Amino acid sequence: MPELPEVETIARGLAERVTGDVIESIWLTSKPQTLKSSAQEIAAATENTLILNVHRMGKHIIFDLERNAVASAHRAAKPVKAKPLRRRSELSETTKSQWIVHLGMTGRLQVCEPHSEILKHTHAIAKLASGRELRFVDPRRFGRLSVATNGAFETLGTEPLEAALGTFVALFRGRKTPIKSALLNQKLLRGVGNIYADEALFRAGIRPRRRASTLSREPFARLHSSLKEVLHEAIAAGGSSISDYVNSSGDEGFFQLQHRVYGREGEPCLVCKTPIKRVVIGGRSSHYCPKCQK
DNA sequence: ACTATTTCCTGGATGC
DNA sequence: TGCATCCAGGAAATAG
Repeated sequence: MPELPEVETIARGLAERVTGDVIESIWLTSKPQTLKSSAQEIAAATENTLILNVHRMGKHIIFDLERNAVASAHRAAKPVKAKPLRRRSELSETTKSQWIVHLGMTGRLQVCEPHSEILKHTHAIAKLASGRELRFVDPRRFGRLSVATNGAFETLGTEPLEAALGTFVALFRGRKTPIKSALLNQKLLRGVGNIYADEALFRAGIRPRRRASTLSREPFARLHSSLKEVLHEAIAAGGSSISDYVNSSGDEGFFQLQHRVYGREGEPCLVCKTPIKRVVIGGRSSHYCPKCQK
């Protein structure tokens, strides 16, 4: 289940592998729910574009695209002789757009050779000028594809790794919801999912059911630094491979080996040996140590 | 303006 | 073995 560290790992890997390549054409699924923008809109915004960069916003992967003379020339290549130089006005005509991919639970972006087997549940195939293909595969179909053409893609929420303490505390002020649920609310913080919410709360010594509004500045300060710490450590480890997560090269992350509470129900707390508890909060399983977390 | 609950979706695990 | 049932989860939609 890709959360911020997994999405960051994937985006970095993709940036390395496809930046500078050109999307020549794209095939899209007819499954309506997977496409947040229409197939026509996605094709129009992505075909014949140069990939300028790939980066992450919350749990979204953003491809920054540009359609310009370079992209068109790349595409025309081969047998045709070099065309006469375009006029300056034509050369300077560029259109920027963005392709936005949310992986949901089981979404994967793979860069592969065209002859490699097309996996079941493949919902998009972009043909690249390098000869490779960029494919979106998502069995459970919680993932979403969309494009942004007018200005930069916007999404709500604060980036947890960029939030100063004051900003962080202000997000939760007056909220009666459990702190666990607040951490998962993408309109407040973006990118935190179930694993890292549980891990950050454990490190901060806060029970997941505590109402956000009942926490004073001191526990918030601990939570603020714990969250950043766990996210940084997870990114360094290439993310957590639970179920079927792999990065864009098909490699597993290994932060799951460092989980202290997530998925450890009944196992001894690494600090005090008390069995880790699992409860359901807002429909999400939440793991904590009843002794270490207050 | 918030908060809580339901819905979407499939593969893997579990139970009889 | 085979079949039914449950469960995982992000975010949008719905209800309160």
